[in-house]
Amino acid sequence: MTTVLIVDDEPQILRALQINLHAHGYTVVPAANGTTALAAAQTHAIDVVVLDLGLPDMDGLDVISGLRGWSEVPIIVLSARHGSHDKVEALDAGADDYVTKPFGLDELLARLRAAARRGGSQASQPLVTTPEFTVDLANKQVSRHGEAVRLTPTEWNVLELLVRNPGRLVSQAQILSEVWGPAYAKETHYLRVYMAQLRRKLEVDPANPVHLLTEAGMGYRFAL
Amino acid sequence: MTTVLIVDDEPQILRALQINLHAHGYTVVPAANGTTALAAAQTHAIDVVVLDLGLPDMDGLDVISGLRGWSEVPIIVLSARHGSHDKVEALDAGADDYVTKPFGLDELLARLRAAARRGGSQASQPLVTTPEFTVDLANKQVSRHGEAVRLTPTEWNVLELLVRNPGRLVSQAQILSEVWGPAYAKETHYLRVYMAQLRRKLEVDPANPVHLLTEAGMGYRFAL
DNA sequence: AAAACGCGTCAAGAACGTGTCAAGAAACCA
DNA sequence: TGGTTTCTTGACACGTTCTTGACGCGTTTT
Repeated sequence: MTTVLIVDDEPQILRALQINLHAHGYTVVPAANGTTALAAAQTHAIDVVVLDLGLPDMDGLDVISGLRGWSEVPIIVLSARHGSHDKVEALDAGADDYVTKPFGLDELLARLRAAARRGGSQASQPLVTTPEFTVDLANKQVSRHGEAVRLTPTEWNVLELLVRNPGRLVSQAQILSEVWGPAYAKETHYLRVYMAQLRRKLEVDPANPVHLLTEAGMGYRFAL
Repeated sequence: MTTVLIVDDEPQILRALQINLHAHGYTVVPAANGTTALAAAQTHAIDVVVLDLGLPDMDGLDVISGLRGWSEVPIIVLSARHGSHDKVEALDAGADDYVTKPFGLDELLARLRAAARRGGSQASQPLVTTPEFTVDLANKQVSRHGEAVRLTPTEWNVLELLVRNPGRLVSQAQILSEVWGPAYAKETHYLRVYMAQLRRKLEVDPANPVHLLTEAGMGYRFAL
């Protein structure tokens, strides 16, 4: 999941970008001025910044240098000015890209992808950790005390579904239909067998699970 | 000293850029077509690539993906086309920036500085080494105990895909569709044959692989 | 209090996936 | 064109995973 910080003083543009980027799978953190932008960049794990230079409280260039003071997050500058001088200044201040308005959404999305790709190396990994074991969603790997744990495909599918909904109750029917297919929604026996196997591989005391919990008659829950 | 590879089929533009960039302290490597560009990128230590998409011998996009196959060097695309679709394609192919002609020299210089700033830090070698063998992504060569290992094209493609995702589980379907094409996504037998060949050539004990691992029912994983 | 139900556990056969060898077909190169 | 390399395909043994049934235990319902 990529998190984008959008800085723009025009509420309608902010809203429009927010909606569109969210629709394309990005997590969006909005900011209407430079001060909140800099604050948000410190409190959130930002992967890319989209920055409109025309801000009410401070010069956009100062926002760039403010960010560059401590972060190497990719910055895409939006601006209505076509002047070459403005581009030079923004890029030299530390921006990574410069897009002039009006721009097509697909172009912005492409530049976002390019920027996120670059910064991607440092971005947060889809890792879920508990005191006992770690689930690496991207690499499909589970480790316990540093050692890799072998899971069968079905075991993995069940675990992944639960881990992707941490703390949430997942009904048996939902697990069964997502892992085995809708036709198997009532084969609750499968679940018992596989939950037992997962617990045997992951829990310290399989008979008294701490993370893979049963809610009798309802479903299962993954607790951190 | 920053070295820039300039790819443009128009001799006068090539000359003009060469002179101007040199005047600004850059070392310039010129190339008039895609083939020489890709060759030059391997023989010279390039810091930034400036690429005109309109080339006589091959599609500019193929030049981008050709470079991206082994290098993360920043690529700035020059193009006469303003169409948003072209920008999206170039950026998604792996370009870092897109400048439409006509452009001011100072803007190009600023984008060059921004690109060089980014690329400067990494200087990652396209070499992957394990205690047993070494994979040279750039030169498409594998050596074992200092001796070159002969791989067939398909063997190489499979190995490359795995090595580019170290530690990550790559599904059989993904390998098959990337190497043989989407239509072959279910021809898992191919994979078994080729994994066996790779292991025979690279593993100490092919029957007990250490680096080219099988995750039954899920896919394969390259471990360092 | 007994029965019914849901859950966890174990074990075994069936079904499926994998490794290996080998040979014919196709592609490539000189 | 001939010779070589590479790809595709088949057969079989082996290992893993899935499915299924049986049983014990605890909780809830009758």
